[in-house]
Amino acid sequence: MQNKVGIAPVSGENLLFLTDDQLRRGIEAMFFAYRAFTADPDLILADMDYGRAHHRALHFIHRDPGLTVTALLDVLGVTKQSLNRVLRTLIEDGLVESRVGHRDRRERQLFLTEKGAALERRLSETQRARMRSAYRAAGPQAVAGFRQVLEAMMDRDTLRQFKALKDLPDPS
Amino acid sequence: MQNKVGIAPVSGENLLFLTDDQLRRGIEAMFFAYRAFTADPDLILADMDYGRAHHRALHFIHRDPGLTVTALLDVLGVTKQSLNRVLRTLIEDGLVESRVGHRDRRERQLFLTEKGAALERRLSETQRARMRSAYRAAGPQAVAGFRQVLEAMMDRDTLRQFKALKDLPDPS
DNA sequence: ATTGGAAAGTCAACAAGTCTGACGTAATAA
DNA sequence: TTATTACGTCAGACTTGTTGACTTTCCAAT
Repeated sequence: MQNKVGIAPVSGENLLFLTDDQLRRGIEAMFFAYRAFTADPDLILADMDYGRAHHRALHFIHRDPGLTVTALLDVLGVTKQSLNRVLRTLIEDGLVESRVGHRDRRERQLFLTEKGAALERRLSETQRARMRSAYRAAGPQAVAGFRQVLEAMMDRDTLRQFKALKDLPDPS
Repeated sequence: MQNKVGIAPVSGENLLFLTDDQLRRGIEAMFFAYRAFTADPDLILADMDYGRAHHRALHFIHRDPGLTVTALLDVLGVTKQSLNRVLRTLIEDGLVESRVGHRDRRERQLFLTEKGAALERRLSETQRARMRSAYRAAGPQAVAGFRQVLEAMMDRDTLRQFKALKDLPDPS
């Protein structure tokens, strides 16, 4: 199990980045960075009886208006019961609108109201600001590497989902 | 708020990576990657009535044997009541040992038992395997960028904590 | 040596967010 | 007509987090 110099050292290549120590540092970096990454929205959400789940729903409804409940379920990877509770409060509070599907009337299509869009913007702005500052500090090459590693960490299905996300309809 | 080409474009530099779209892609990549990142340990933990909190405690006790409860509290960023519940079950189940501090006898110093170390290894092996495969797929330069961006995302205090983590006493 | 305060542990209550399982309704598909 | 799908809901459970209040232990400063 011990592996100071990486597995299967190849010719003269530098594999120091594959030592268990380096891998552990990466794991810890993910833990700390993710905590920071969610900290700003969490602060805002706490003030209004919402949680991360609400943020995630708002995010994906924003990025793909009119998506169905099932589609949202898929991308979030939670049960419908769990999502439903979140969705119900968002609809009750007038942040999300649920319309009967025009193609298939069993489906519900989800949209942000103006109020919902405003909160989404407010939440994502803090997160984008952090990301922007991190990206700027690290530079384009580092950003490319960052994205490469993150994608390589995803499961096949998750990666497929991630790549299938459409481009945003409106820039913001 | 709209920002298609990045803020403060500097001379001929390529700032495409700072568009709001790119930032959003980064945010989503973090979300999906983190989910994948925790998926493997979560599966193991679910089988034994433990959760992520137990994993995190085991991880940091492993990496710094003999650390005090307060130190662990600090690095985890939770309340002592929350940690205490987790710690109590780990101690009851014989995975963690709590010894009275030798310097300050109010403190409790935490150690993994052999059983605890075994579980920690099992959990972290899955995570390291994923990380290793991602690192290998992306290459050393990408890994450097990954780490740079993650560190740039942390708050000042978190970054300080992260950098203050000692090197592992035993390699594994 | 006494006292003040810090460190740790404990108890209780609560909330968010997740899960499973079961059931009902409406609409589509076979 | 029947089976299946999409959605919503109710009930019950668990983990993880929170606050608040209280006790015990022990160090350190007066």
